[in-house]
Amino acid sequence: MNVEFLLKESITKAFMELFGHNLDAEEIKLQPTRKDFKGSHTFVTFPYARFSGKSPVETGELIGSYLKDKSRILASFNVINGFLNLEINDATWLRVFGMNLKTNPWSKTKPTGKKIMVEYSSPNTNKPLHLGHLRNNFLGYSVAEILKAAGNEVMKVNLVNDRGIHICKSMLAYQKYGDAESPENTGIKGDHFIGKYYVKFDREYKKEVDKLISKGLTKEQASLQAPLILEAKELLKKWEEKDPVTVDLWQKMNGWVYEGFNKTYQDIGVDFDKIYYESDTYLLGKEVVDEGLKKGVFYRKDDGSVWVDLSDDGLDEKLLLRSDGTSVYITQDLGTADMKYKDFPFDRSVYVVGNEQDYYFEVLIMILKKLGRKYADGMYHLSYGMVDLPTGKMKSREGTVVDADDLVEEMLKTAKKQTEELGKIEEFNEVQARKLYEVLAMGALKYFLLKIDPKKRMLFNPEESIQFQGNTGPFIQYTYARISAILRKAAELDIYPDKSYADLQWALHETEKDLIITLSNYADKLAEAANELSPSTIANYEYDLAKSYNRFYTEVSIFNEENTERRNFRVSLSFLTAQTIRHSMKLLGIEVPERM
RNA sequence: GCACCCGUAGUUCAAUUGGAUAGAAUGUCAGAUUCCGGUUCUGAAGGUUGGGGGUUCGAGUCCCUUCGGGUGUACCA
Repeated sequence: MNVEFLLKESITKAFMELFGHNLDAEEIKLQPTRKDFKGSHTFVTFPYARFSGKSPVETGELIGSYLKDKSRILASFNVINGFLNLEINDATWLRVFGMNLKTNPWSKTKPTGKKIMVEYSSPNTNKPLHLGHLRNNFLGYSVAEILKAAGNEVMKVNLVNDRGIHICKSMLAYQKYGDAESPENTGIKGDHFIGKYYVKFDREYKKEVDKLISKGLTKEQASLQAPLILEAKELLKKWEEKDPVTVDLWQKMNGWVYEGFNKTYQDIGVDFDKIYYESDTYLLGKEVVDEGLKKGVFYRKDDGSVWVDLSDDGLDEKLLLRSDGTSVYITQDLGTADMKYKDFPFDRSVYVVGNEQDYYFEVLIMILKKLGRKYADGMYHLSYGMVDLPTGKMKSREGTVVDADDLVEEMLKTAKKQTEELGKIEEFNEVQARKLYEVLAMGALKYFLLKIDPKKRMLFNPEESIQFQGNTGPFIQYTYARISAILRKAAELDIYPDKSYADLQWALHETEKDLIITLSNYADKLAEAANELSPSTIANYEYDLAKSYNRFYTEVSIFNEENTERRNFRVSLSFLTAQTIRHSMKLLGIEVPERM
């Protein structure tokens, strides 16, 4: 049973019988009633006054009375200005709750039959992951889970940028200064180990450039002529020619990086159904360029370079192939797009990439459309904002980058400290305790990054992120653990949440009703989150739910309740709340503890 | 220069996509535990939604303008 559906149906009838106007149920919009007014659903009458021929207030009054007379689910109504507030009776809410208890709200989503590909993470193999990558990884993972829960078939992919001049820089630095060092004999995690050499290259390169400038060269000349950069370019050429020594070194070093990445991916709990490597895909796309030339979508300049002119669409000209015939980044991405579609014929393809690439994706999708790829209509750039620090932007040169592994470690320490202070898990063994710290640490971190609208730039305050009070992951986890304690006690008393409450009649406590209403909104919120690709919708919903439960918890007593049916109802209400918390947290990639 | 994005309590974020008196958290202050887990709950104070104009029954949201911040605009990836 769906309250909203019943209301809309009745409103449609009301318009027909009262005003002789045929209003489609889909044209009717209901919104949650503001807390200061009585009721749960509000019908705004302003837009419909022209159909009724009456003032908004009169329209509201007439429809309200009609509903009150004809509909069995309405307890009362009130009209304020053009707002018709509807209060549903308790019996109906109990029935709604009973049905939600029988079939969880989230299990009602039907398969859409749609295939959706979600690409996220997509790291470079020349340095370890940092805070910005974490936002990307958490977002990508969560969006994929939300889309799955909304009934789609989802494929998570990672396109690893494992080749190119930046990789050659670390390789060169390692060749020159690496001695026989390795992650094994230094004890440094593989990705950090490689990052060290990338930094080393940069430092030495700068020195050379400065020296050349002091000899009278301009900055541009110097940065193009420094011996190190020339060597790195040479190395890239050798790699592309498949020179065995170079390829061996490249494989060895990338192997180290992957070991490090896999550890981090495991720690932060993200995964992929398929990993693409740019070294496999970078040559794709040249055929696409030929195709575009034939179709007249692209054109070749005198020097041999290939371009596309998008100025009629408000964009610029874009280079697609260098004059020497080698590909640029977008060449590869055009080919990769085709390949991805071949591997998994998607209805939608989501790219989780920072908003500094907004223009790039606009261009990419437009080109594919011009080439007649119909799948391009389903391509979407999930553009997220940067993560700032209280000190400003993260700058690798100034050493203000927050390293992902360090941050995770820091969160673990805090979780441990806070848990020990609370002293609730003394009977835990070491493995259990460690697991709990991980659950809390990742809960805090993920929730902190996911509760904010992805599109918006956000500020990461390290001190606030480890807070466990207020709108945080651990606040919600705590609520879950607390309910778990209640359910354990209920089980001891042989109370199980397996009853339908359709026929029970009593006045609901205000906090009970609030909780039922919030719980019944979950399916809609899930659909909304999937539609907007927005984990923050889920996070904010969960916060409301946890708050609503905690209010209920302090207002009413469960086990001291004398009416046993009512007591059992409260246990059931707790149970469904816990289930909903667990299900929704999972969509954010967050686990919930039975004790903490 | 041009294009795009963002300006909301001291601070960090919401606001049902054009709806009511703009809500939470945090910080500050004042309260609540004979009771199921106090990482909880209740209350107070805090706002010209950067400024100005416009569109309409109604604007934080749409349009114009102005100020401030960010990003992009490579034969880089």
